[in-house]
Amino acid sequence: MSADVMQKIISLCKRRGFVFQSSEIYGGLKSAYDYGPLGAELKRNIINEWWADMVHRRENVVGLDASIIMQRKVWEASGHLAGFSDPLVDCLVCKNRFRADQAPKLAEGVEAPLSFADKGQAKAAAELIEKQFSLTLERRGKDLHGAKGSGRGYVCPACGSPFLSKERMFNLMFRTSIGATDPLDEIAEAMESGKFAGLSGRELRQAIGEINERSAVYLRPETAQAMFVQFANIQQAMAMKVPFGIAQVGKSFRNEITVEHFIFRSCEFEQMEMEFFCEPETAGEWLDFWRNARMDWWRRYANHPEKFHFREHEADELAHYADKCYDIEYEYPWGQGELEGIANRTDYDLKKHAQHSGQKLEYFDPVKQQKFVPYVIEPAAGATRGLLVYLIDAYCEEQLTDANGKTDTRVVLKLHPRLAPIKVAVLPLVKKDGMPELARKVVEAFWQHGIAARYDETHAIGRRYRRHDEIGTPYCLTIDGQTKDDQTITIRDRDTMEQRRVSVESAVREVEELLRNS
RNA sequence: GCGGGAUUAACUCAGUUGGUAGAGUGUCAGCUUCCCAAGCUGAAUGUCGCGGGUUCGAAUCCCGUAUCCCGCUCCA
Repeated sequence: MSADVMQKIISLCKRRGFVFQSSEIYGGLKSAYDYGPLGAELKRNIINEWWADMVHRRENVVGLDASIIMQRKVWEASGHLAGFSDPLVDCLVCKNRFRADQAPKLAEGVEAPLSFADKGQAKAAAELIEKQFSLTLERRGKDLHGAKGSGRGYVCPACGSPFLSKERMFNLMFRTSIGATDPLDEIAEAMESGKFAGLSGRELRQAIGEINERSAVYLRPETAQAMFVQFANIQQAMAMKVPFGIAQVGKSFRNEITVEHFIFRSCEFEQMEMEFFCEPETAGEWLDFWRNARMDWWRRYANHPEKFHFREHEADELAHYADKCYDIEYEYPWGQGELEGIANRTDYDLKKHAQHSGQKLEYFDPVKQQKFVPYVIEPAAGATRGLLVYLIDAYCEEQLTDANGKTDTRVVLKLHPRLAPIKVAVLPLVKKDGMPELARKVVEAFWQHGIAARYDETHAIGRRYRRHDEIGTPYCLTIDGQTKDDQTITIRDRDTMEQRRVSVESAVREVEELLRNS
């Protein structure tokens, strides 16, 4: 697939009402997107299919719809508050950004190991250092000598330079404040009364931070925590027996350093997550079970199931809570990337929350007569990423040749029928001879059955077919001259463009059948 | 966050050395049309991303800024 397919999909998304840039008339907002009429349907269909598969079809999984704003202690316990505020530093020479606590150590005054990929870069770096820091370094091939480690105690992990920006905190969680009073008022009062007088910059920041933190709340960076926090309530209310799962769909928020690839990585996104609580000894089996179940699910709706892959996390990339993790990755136009992660979170989260809350988060096995803290297997999928994946998977340009030998390109979204925003287009072949009236009756029957259907009488029939191909409508029903004689209409398949006649009376049933069996 | 590119109608894009904006597609109305886009007639739609500056005059030159794309970087 060519790289400009993304451009075409982005364009189609806007033109046909799948995805718009947020706040577009005001110049947009970085990484925020609105799902238009068709996008809203597509996203909802994906989520509904997920929910049906994860919750409705399983005896041992139940749902939850939790608050996005949670007590800050939740994030202290989960480790997000600490982990989301690591000091980051930019290298002023090679522009690399890195975490200060993970950088190579170098004592003050010790020779800095400046080294670059090639001589050219070394030369450019030497010139930059001379210009900006008035320091002439000795250049030997791709290495530079003469720079000394600073009081910082570490150097750039990429080029070894000690020329670094200030450490800056990047809070990856969105912070806001709860309560009718603005913490800024309290800060202003404190400053006015001279309470902050004589504080250093660092102390001042801390003092202000303390006031701010009193009313601070955070938007969840993952939906998972609520399922751990409500573990005991749900287990008791529903009398669940381990193993069992809690599923949730909802928005999460992260101040991503870099947003990229349209809706792929954005600050506000939607997740479909399930926490599956099991006996520790069985965690390995359940991890295998769920990663296979999830892969099957993704492939079920795909035209190109071979583009979905497993990738096991290396030990050094595992999250702090995870023991083992498989990503389901997809071959996006820009390369392979994450779509879902299936992790063994062990008993990390329940134990942390038990510890921080002082509550017992255990399970009592009535048969074995013993208490234990369950292990958790977590399949965490991106719903909005899923939407993007299925759009890319479905996007197709076909070369057609008509009766006169003229070639023509057909753009078609081969969305799985149950994912398609509109299931049926009802079209009078021409706008006369009572066809529109008949067509209206047909489309209303679909609406009464709750099937998303559109009536369209504009332009030539071929154009209407193409328009619906482009938004992925799987079935077009056409009322023609024969309809009023024998009460039959044609049903056209989006992918094959083949038509067959069905009776008007059975049209809804036919489509319902097709949707069920697709 | 860095580097590069871009931003002109709903979409894709023209726009000359600076002189008050065009095309195709799409949309809408009507005609025509009995089955796979681009038949006929007509119509609507532009703060040229936004804000400054230079100039008699800026879509065009300069500065800033926002957003998008690509690459790096980053990414629990």
